[in-house]
Amino acid sequence: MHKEHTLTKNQQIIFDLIDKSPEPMKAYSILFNVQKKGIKAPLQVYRALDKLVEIGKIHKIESRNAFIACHNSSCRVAKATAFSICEICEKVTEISSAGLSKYLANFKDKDGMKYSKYNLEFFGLCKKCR
Amino acid sequence: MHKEHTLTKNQQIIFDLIDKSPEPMKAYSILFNVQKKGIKAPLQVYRALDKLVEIGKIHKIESRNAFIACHNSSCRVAKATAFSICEICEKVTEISSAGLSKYLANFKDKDGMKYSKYNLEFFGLCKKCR
DNA sequence: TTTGAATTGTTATAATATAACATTATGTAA
DNA sequence: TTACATAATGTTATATTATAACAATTCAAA
Ligand SMILES: [Zn+2]
Ligand SMILES: [Zn+2]
Ligand SMILES: [Zn+2]
Ligand SMILES: [Zn+2]
Repeated sequence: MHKEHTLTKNQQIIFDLIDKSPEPMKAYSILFNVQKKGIKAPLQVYRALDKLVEIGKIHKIESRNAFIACHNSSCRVAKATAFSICEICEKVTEISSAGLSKYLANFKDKDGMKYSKYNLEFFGLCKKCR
Repeated sequence: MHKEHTLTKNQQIIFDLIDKSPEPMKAYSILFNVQKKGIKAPLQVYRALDKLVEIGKIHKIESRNAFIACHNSSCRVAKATAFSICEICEKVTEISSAGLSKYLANFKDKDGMKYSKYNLEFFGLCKKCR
């Protein structure tokens, strides 16, 4: 079990926004949305994002430069993440599959090396877009 | 079997540079290196990169915004890629593991959906950095 | 040989992210 | 409580990554 982080004001504002969003949010879209709450500069957003990623409350979707709230209690610390991304509507879903996590955590490369951190992004079409 | 693409001049110049590089290259570093060959603008670089990615001659390392030549003949068309990335020296290695490819290609999410395209980035320390 | 698609060249600009530094808040230990 | 260290904030400027728009050229297929 790990320490629960108390979010600071900026972190909480930005986390709430991302958490409510049905889709991943980009940094400058976040900035636009929190300006009325007094967060005026990109750095304020990026600093909160960095911290939120670090403590596992959100994840960055690398191929989209966007951020999504974590909805998988098992990946908080591990930073071992997997997502499916619809190439048409851009819907992103965090995958929580014990089998997949186990397979990847135990995967050894040809030097026999294991990796506890990974990021996997699957691309395809979601149900609605097929 | 798929059609071999004949690279255009810009594509060839940029591919050769990336292919010779021992590490992933970033777009503006590429630009700097090919200016003596007459490629002067970012767009010329990005267009070549887009095409090279599309035909599978290079891959983009999403978490680093950098590009690496493909050294895995089996992933040219599939766009199903996996890499290991050293968090200290930033060395990147393309993983060619039939087992891993097979596992991921056959992975079904909880809706039973399969994905033929994916990108997986493992993070850890390489041999030298351990 | 024409014609359409792809590529190139060029300028400008958009989008994403960090540097640097001063200030303020927060937690912890004497 | 006070003092110190650490983390977070505010602010301006700038660096880095990537695309828009449009004209000109190349190149291969009909
Ligand atoms: Zn998660
Ligand atoms: Zn969709
Ligand atoms: Zn490859
Ligand atoms: Zn290393």
